[in-house]
Amino acid sequence: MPGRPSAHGRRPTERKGDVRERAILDTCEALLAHKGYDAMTVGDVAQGAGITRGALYFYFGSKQEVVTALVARTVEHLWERSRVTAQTEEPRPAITAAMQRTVELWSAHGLVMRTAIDLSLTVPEIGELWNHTADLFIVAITAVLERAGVQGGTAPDQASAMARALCWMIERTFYHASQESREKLQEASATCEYIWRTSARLIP
Amino acid sequence: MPGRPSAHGRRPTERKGDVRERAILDTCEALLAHKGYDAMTVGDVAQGAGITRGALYFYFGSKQEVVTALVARTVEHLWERSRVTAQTEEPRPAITAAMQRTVELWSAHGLVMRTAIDLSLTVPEIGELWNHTADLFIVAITAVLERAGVQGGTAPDQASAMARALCWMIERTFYHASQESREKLQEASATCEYIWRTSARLIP
DNA sequence: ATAAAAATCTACACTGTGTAGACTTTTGCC
DNA sequence: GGCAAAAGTCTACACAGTGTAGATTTTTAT
Repeated sequence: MPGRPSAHGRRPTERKGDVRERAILDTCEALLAHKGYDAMTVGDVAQGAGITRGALYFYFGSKQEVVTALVARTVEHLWERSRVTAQTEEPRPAITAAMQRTVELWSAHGLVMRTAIDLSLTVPEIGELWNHTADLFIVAITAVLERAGVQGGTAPDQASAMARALCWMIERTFYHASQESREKLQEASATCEYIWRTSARLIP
Repeated sequence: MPGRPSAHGRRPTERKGDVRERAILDTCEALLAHKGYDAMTVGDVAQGAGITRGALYFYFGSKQEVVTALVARTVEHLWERSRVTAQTEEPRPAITAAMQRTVELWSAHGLVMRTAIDLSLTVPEIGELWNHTADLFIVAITAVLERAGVQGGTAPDQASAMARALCWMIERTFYHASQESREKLQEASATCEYIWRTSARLIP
């Protein structure tokens, strides 16, 4: 969306605009934290980034585009992490590891993740981004369930459907917990892990 | 919030305003369905209800108040239902009954429930309303879990915490399913029921 | 029939968004 | 070093939506 190709591939010189773009996104994140999406105005973001509204519109076409870019930045980060964390483990420790990673993700990026969820319907692009992210999780959960002996398939008591429900459980539970504190997040994690394990029949 | 005491206690005559207020809420619900909250303007609602913007502000102080009233109206309905559906049953059929009731609720009121969830953060009053509703569900789920032999308490593997996570699972799963179709809702229900049962150790 | 209450309207002030066009700075090249 | 193009920035404006004020009409109750 920016008016110029975003410098990703290690450009020789870093354009002034790249710095500004980052400043805009950072400011947006900060404002989101203590004003919320609705209360935050484009003017606020511009001011925080040290430019005027007019200048901001050179980088992003709208308020929604700014937030979409912020979500994209964060979510790319999640994708990398999930690519790294491999899947060659036994079910039980795999579940524990996955939940631990989830706690870390929500600790670090809870605000943006909550924003992404909130805007998923109203901003289609963000909806896409978040759906894709959720799908990654669902696939991962499905794999663990199958390795634990749950039958693969889409019937209500088979891996795929269960994974989807478990994913939403984790999303929503962490969504709420991350608004409170790190401790709540840890408790939420323990509960979700327990239910995930019983669903995989690993609590005999 | 209306400019006059809302006629609840079977007034002898029904004020013209009561009809209008209902018309406003009905219009709001209809518009929410095919425009969404953001795109829907106060002018649209007024027009749909057959009055001007100015007149609408006689009934409600803001767009948010209109939607809050709509949520309140719907949610009161849920509360009645949940009060009626008693709790004197064995765990297994109780779970089935609860899920069936949940399907009905989401079939009938999915749109408003989704709206309530979406606006929970930005509109504190709606947040209150929805929290209260969720608490009713959590208490009910807790009761069922305990009757199924799950230890009461707030530790991660005890009834209270589990009930909360299961509630969020159901909320989020139905939230998504209700955007698609009745069939999806039914499938979602079956999956949630299965996970709820395994969590209660009722799948030997 | 009439006065108070309820309901409605028009007009306005304000805030926030997004756009237009002029102006300034930076960059790459001869 | 000088200079054109690209990149970045600004001010000013047009527009849409919200909420308010006050005048005016309709309903209701006596």
